[in-house]
Amino acid sequence: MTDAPSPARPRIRRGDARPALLDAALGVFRAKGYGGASVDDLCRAAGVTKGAFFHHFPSKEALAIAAADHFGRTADGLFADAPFRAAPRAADRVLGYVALRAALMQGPIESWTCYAGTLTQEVWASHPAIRQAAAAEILGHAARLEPDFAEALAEAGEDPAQAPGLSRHVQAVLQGAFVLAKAAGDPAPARESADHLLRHLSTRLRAEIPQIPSSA
Amino acid sequence: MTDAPSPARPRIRRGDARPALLDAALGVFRAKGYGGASVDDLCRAAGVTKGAFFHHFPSKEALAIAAADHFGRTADGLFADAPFRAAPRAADRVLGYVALRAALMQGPIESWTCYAGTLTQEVWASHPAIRQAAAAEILGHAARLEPDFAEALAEAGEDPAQAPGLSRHVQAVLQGAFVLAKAAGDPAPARESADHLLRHLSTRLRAEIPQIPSSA
DNA sequence: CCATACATACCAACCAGTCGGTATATATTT
DNA sequence: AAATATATACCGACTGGTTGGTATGTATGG
Repeated sequence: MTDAPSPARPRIRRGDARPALLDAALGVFRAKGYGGASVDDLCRAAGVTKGAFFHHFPSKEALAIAAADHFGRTADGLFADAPFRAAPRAADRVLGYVALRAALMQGPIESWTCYAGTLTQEVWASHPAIRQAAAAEILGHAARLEPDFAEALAEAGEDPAQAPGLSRHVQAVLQGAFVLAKAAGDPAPARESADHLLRHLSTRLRAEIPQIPSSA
Repeated sequence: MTDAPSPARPRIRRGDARPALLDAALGVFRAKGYGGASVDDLCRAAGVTKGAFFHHFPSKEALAIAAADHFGRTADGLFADAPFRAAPRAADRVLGYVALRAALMQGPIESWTCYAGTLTQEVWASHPAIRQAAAAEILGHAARLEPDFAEALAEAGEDPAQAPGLSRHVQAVLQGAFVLAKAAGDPAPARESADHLLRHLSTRLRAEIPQIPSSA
């Protein structure tokens, strides 16, 4: 409720305002919510003035939407070349993905929870454009995991047509884990849920539960 | 973004303002978020004037907190005497609970999603008192299911000490299902996730998946 | 007649967004 | 290489409207 009374002096170099605002948006919106974050909050966090803000984005909503894309690219980049991707068996790649997500659940909550899920939860009815952008990220991310799920289901003798649904379910469990972590003020219940998810997947895909890698 | 321009004329009887506000808070906060819902929005939805609002609640935050308790009582009442509670085997009560929650996933999204989860997601960092009240509801609800989980785990030959964690996990999956439903603008992915959860639980507790009851 | 339960008018703070102006980079001309 | 022109990137005071909350008046039931 109380904020740092720091001034809004620009602290970043000319040309860096846009990326600075996109980065700041991820942290500020996740911590304060969309409605609770003011444009001045965002400018302060980015080290940018209001003039720079509205030079690059026509509205607060537009920043929130652009930040969803920024979040998606950042997150997908994180998983695209992670070590688990090299596993020969699809089931191991799937389990490796979940294990990595569990390993990331540490440190400040707003740094590892989902920007898209947080925003959707709040503004799905009042800001359809934000909802749409966030949904595209979440469902797009899930879709990118589908091939591995389909292959893993086939390996286990199950119907690969279940891949889209199973892939979405994994995202749902992760989103729910974030909610519990925020409620409890502690990542423990989130990691716990990820463990249950690993167990479920290992049964369905007949694979071994991997070690949870340490740190990020 | 646009609202009904209806006036704020009181439409409810003297003495009913407080419950009307509590009920309205559940719908309005879930639809617009905490920051996005104004006190005037809440008064309008409750059919009450601002004077009545601040007569009963010292602040918007106080209403949000009181509404968390109201939500918890309403929800718990719904499950306390549902038919599935009569099942002799604990595993069937657990599965019956999840099946009922799946069955409730229909109609307007703000009527069956979780008030506590929605609020926590948004204000966990900026309004600690709301976070605390919401966490108490979610974790309290989970705790109330623990005895059935413990018994069901024991029946299945597993360690009953896992009951608290498994019970929290079920809540996490439901919370995540709500997020996906809001993102997709459709209850389908939420029901899908509930199905996966039923499957997981039936494996772990060695029980049959029940029919999903129809309607609420 | 008095406490409770409102109703209405009002206010200071804050908010998203605007706008006139400036600083810097780049292109073009001389 | 200097001078000029033009576009881009910013700056920050300002504004109209909204917000959460208050102050004061009135009705109603006991």
